[in-house]
Amino acid sequence: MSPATDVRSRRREQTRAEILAAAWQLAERDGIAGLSLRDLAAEVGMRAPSLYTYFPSKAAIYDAMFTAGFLQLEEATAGLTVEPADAVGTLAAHVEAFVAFCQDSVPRNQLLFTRAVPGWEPSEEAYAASVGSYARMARQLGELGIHNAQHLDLLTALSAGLAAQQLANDPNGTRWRELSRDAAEMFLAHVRRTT
Amino acid sequence: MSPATDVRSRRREQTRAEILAAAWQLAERDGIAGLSLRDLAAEVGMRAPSLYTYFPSKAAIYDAMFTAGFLQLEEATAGLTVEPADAVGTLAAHVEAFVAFCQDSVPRNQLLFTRAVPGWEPSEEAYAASVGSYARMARQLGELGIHNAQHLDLLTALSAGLAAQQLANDPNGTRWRELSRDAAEMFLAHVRRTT
DNA sequence: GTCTATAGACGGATAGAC
DNA sequence: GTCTATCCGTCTATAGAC
Repeated sequence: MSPATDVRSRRREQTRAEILAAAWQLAERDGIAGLSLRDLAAEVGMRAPSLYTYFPSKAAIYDAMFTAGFLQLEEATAGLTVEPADAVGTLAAHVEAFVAFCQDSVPRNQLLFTRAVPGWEPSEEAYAASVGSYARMARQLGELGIHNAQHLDLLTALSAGLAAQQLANDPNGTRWRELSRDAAEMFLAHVRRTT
Repeated sequence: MSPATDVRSRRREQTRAEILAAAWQLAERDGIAGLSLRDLAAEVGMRAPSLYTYFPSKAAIYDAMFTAGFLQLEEATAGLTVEPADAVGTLAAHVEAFVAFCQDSVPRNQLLFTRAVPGWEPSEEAYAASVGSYARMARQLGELGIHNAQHLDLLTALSAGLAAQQLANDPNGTRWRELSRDAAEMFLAHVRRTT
């Protein structure tokens, strides 16, 4: 690859990132399903057809946002440690981080965890990002001694439910998020009782 | 009111019900946000403008569906008894009924519990139906000795989460729904421990 | 009460000039 | 790589004839 090509692809990647950033911003305003290519192009100082230089379709833009969203979830929980000696504290911190992550961006939450975009679903490659995210969570719970599949399912339901209620009924508050520690205690007591 | 007027308003009500039934059917196919007045009219053998004889706007149709949806939730749980002597069984049955209700119709679930329709939210009158539904649930939990607001919030999160996971990851199965009894036991043990 | 016709807007995507 | 112009489709809603 010649240096010129290298520079060109770097610029291209930068513009793609700029478009995606603008897409998140517009999705915040209009909802993830309300994103339009005309508005998106205007936001980055282009006309709609020029976007097709960077993405082959609107679906490809959603795909890129989907993948980026799960990367952000990785980052949001990467700093948290797993301490088997303090299972409740560890779990509470992870649940609260998850609820906070969902609350942090309504459209991202819609894109990653609901089927809010009519006629679109993640491509296989994009979907792989979400599978990897789940596998990592399962591994961390394994370090806390939780291996039962039903227990895992119960915990995902609990986390998803706290986030859903927080977003639906108190989007800017902490009413459900602050129940994270209670939820962790409740869940771990159940695990101890039924293992 | 003359007999003729009576007959006329009866027919009108019947046609309205027919339109709503067709609306649910189409929403099942195209998603709640994908409902279009053209298709809806065609489904009942009309053209789109004729619908305006029965509903003043598309939003009014969503409103009527929203209210009907909460009535259906009432009906789905009306047959269930509340037996303080068997709190776990009572709660398990109610949670499972709720998950089954959500699973029974994806678009109804979208309409009632998510903000899946861009630009629409329930009118105040319609919203009152959902408030009444929550109040009834709180009263029934009171009969089981559960009064703490945080406990109520934890239970709504748990129920909503089971339903969300069931719908998102196993829409035609029972993977999360069958955890209803576990969830009830887990929750009630927590209530006993923290009251 | 139902229709045709249409307003008026918005959407994704493509052709072809520059 | 970006543009203008445009295709072709979508939609809700209204006017006015019958």
